[in-house]
Amino acid sequence: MTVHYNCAKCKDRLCIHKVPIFSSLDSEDLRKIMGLISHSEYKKGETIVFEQEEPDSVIIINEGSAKAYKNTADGREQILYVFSEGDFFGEQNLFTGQPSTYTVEALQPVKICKLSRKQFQELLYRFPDIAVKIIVELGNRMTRLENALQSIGVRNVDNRIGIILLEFAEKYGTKNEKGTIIHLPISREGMANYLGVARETVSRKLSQLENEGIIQSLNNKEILIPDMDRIEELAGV
Amino acid sequence: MTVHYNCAKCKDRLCIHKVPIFSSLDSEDLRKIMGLISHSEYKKGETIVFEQEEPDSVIIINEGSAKAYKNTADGREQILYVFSEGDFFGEQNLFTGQPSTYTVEALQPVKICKLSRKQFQELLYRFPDIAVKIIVELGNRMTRLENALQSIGVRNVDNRIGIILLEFAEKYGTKNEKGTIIHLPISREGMANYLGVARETVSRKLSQLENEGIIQSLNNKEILIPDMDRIEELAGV
DNA sequence: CGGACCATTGATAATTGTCAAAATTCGTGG
DNA sequence: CCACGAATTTTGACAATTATCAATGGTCCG
Repeated sequence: MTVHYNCAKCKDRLCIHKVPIFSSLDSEDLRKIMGLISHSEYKKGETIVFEQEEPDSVIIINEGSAKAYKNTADGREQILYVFSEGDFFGEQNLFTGQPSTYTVEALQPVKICKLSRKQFQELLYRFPDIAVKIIVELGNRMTRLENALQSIGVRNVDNRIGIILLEFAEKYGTKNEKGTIIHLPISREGMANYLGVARETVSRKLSQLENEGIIQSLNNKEILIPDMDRIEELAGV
Repeated sequence: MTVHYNCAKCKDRLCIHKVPIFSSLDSEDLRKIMGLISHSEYKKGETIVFEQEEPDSVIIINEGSAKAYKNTADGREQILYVFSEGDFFGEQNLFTGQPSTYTVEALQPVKICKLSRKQFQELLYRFPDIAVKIIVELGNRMTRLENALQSIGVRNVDNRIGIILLEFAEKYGTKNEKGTIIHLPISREGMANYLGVARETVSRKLSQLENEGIIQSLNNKEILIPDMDRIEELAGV
């Protein structure tokens, strides 16, 4: 992990510009906040926050993506979130003082911005709008969790595969004339841990979908979806 | 559903006293807020909020309990929360303006307190502490959801049964000399929908646990647990 | 006491997990 | 740019678990 203070590179790509919770502030205020922020970089596979650790700052992802997971009783890891550019975490611990409930690990080289507890709390007092923004963002994240819980509770694994493909298509998809290409942020094993099924089951289901012409595997990290409607059908929407 | 305004009964059992988000207010302020609140009652099985409906108020459970669930693609219901005395919901929709993401249905006769959108927002401006309290409470609920996601992702159903028993023991358990008695808020089918398994599987697993002497079924709604340690072992803690 | 509802049990089918081996992909260094 | 080895993914065979269907047994109320 590498730490930069007032990293010059970030001056033109203000990380806080990307964060919805700061969106109500004007450029002047943003510039002031910028001075408070410290930057770090992590290599792929490095851990940003450990479960049970007490983080003392809010962390905003500026570049790259990271997975948040918990270890289950049977020794696997259950992925809770895949954070990418603009997502933040650690805010909960600042209020409750409780240790992190999950581990966050870089899936790619990751650049983050850090705001300390004290600075963050000052911001909340100075800009009350931010608190409301946070409530909204937490609400959104809860909705996502509720959906995940719903889909993982669906016994039909085919549906779940469809749901995860829809989610990733929206977050990591690009469209071209042949359809939508999903740039998967996680491996097959990661998908399995996200879905709560075995690695091999994911392989089999994806192969099956490929045979049916619903998807086309370009390489391990890219999937082409010619017709998104068929995925929605699969997901049971 | 029956509506009371300024219901006399509640005067001595102020529902808002039970709600953590109002805990920073003094009696004087609470009394003022009381005037803003309307009360309703629901019979068992009645729906308090429908999925897709746009609720215009925060609802606080004053007595009884309720389940929040979504209908899954394969026609089952996935229970997300079991709300009981002091829990609140509907706050998210007030900020985002989005329809409810789940249905809430009374599991028993339920008494609720209602605070309209406008009144709630006024409160937030007047008592900024409440916003922080809400962030904390949402954080707690997220942690619960994350745990649920983790446990439902555990492939081992025995573990999951253990986890749900621990959760209910904490929330709905009473202790006596023989051990802990859990007063189940939901039926076997409810437990199945909470766990994402078939009704019959819950029955079988519970029977198995009874044969092993780990639990003792007193009646359909009460389970005696002589030794909680064995449940924790089951849950894989 | 009777009926409606809920829970249990049994038998069987379907699904998924596990283990082992083969195939593919990826990254690195020549 | 290619080749090699490591890592990941896919596939196959089989075992284990759970869902489903059907029937029986209980329990709670009026």
